[in-house]
Amino acid sequence: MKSMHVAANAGDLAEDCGILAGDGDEAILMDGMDEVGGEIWLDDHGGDHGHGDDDLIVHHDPSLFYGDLPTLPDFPCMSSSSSSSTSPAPVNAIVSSASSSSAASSSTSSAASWAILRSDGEDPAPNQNQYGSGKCDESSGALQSTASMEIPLDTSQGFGCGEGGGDCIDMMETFGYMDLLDSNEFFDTSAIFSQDDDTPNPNLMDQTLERQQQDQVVVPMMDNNSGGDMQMMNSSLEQDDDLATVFLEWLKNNKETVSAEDLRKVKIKKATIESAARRLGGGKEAMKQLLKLILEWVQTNHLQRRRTTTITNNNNNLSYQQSFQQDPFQNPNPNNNNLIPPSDQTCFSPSTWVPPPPPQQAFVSDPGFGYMPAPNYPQPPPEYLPLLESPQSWPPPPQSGPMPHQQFPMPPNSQYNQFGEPTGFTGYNMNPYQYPYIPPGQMRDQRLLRLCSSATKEARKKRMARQRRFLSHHHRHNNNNSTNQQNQNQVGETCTAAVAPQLNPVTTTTTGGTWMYWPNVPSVPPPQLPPPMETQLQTMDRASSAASAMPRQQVVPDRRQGWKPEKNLRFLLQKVLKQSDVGNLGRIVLPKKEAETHLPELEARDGISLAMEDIGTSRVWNMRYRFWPNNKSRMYLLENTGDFVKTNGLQEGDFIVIYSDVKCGKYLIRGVKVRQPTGQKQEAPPSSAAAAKRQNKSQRNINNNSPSANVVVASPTSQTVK
DNA sequence: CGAACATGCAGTGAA
DNA sequence: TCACTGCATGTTCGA
Repeated sequence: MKSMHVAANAGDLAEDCGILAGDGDEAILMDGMDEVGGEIWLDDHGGDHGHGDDDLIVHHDPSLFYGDLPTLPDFPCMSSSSSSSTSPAPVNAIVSSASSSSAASSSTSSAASWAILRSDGEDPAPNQNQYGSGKCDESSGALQSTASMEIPLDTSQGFGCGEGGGDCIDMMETFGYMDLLDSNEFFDTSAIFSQDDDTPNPNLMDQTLERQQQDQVVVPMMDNNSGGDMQMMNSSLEQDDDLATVFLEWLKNNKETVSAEDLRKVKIKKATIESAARRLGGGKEAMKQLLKLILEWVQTNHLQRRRTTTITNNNNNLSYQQSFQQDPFQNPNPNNNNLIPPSDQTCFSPSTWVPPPPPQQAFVSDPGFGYMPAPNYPQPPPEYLPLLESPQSWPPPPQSGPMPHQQFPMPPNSQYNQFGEPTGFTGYNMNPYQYPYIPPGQMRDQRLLRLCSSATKEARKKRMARQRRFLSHHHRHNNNNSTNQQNQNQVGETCTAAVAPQLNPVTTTTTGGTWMYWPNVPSVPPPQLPPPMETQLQTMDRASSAASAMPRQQVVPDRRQGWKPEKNLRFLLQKVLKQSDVGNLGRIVLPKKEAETHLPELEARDGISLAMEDIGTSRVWNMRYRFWPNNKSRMYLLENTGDFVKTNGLQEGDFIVIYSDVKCGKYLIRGVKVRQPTGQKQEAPPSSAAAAKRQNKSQRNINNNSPSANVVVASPTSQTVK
């Protein structure tokens, strides 16, 4: 089926663009989730902590993870990566060959070649996030379309592409796109629209505009006047007739909700259409298919947004605009407000977007695929949108040094979203599982918004169906593509705040041979304690033992009711820090296997920049992920880690854990202090090389053995707060 | 024995 | 001189 072909190609393009259609999400859906996922410990869940083993919750009931608080995927294995790795054979991130070289150019060109759908950006059409968040986000449209759609800038909201958005829009407008309707004269649909006076729901239409333009309503893709873009499409009258039929059919079905103005704003580049048609097999059928796809998109996205807007507005005082004037990412937990100042939210996602669920969002672009924004995908709130710049507009990153709290200036490399792929299209995530975080405090509003987002049962059904298709699609491609998805965003984005509050940095304190984690949240009693080390380690152990049967990275599946998508952190790797890692070299050697498996594939030894959000401090460190040739192999390094190590007070023997947010694809890093019992503290570096060796050896043993054997969880009475 | 990794150390450039 | 970069080499461990 051609539409499937489109979908498949869309996936290809996604890969080419370094965007994986939620492959990381596939992990969520992996079979056997319960076996490992069920053992995922609860992180910071317990308000009361330190009550002994009773608190060592090893949850076998994954449903527990769908509580209000997120969980951290467990460490399936302890650091010394290679030996304990239970992950599947390394799956190199798929990096398009085009990727590594010219980020800016490729992103530009890709942006230029996207199918351009112009949506009604002027109305605060809420994003119908059919996949869970229920946010009605006006910004959604803008975000969705940062590159692929022409978005009217709403400066009052500060979104669009920011400056970059301006760029991208200008760029879009620079290129010759075609209007679906403008100046087309094949079909006069005015008859259809003229009935709009009787439109049952006047709110769904801009009747004024509509009437004004009735005379101009014509069939899309038949534009001969605007540049003669579509000659190829109307090469034969028969073809036109077929297209007309399809279009008229659609118009009839949607006459209540679509206006001429709506359609007028749908613009698609000629080259895009041509290419799409070719990809669809060419000819009349291809054009029909393409038209259907476009119309479906218009219907599901644009029109639903409009509906949602209407409903939202009717819910007076709850325009979704307003709803986002409150920082949707604000930390609902006042105790954790220090974690992420909303203003510091770094939410743009240069490599965020993932291919849409097939088939209707995928569009062939020239030279590759473009994507019509998937309808109703979550969008960052407007206040973050200025950060959602098109890649080409991002400021160049400093050449060295961590960049905490920077607005994710993306390094040249990262313009091709960390797989080295051009992210010509950024700023929104089409991954249906990438939900914006909804603070509990806003749940009421969110419910309303969700209401509006599923304004019609039809729309809801469609969304659900699409989601199912998407899920199955992902599941099929899980193994091959898992890396890419997690790589799709190397920078923080909208879900930053979603995870940070729950992932309090922890330190391990020991007393008399007992270890425990202790939240690092200053001055406030930790509302939730991370799982005790033992719990984690038990999990690791079990995960390890089960490793042969299943892939290592598993995340809480989202197929359950109550899934809280914002909680999906995916464990990527961890590394017990060696002296050389915490020294002044500012670099950490990463375990090779895990690095190759879970981090973007590196084509050049210079590697790529990775924005790593420090889970503990919410700071974002611009680290460099690279490799050195080493014998016939490679040595993978994370550079610019010096400040991170200092900030977290990490020392030899501590470890770092790197996660990816499966929703956003961004990377999160967590420094975990491990302090051995008094008298054996590793605070001081080994005084001699021999001592260092001994320590290293000991450390290796820790790494390679089941850690749980080495750890005793403190009883509450023996806990000491570091 | 080879792969992975820790780290020593030489080369380079900036202060 | 110092910091940084990057390569080379030694060590450890698993196959």
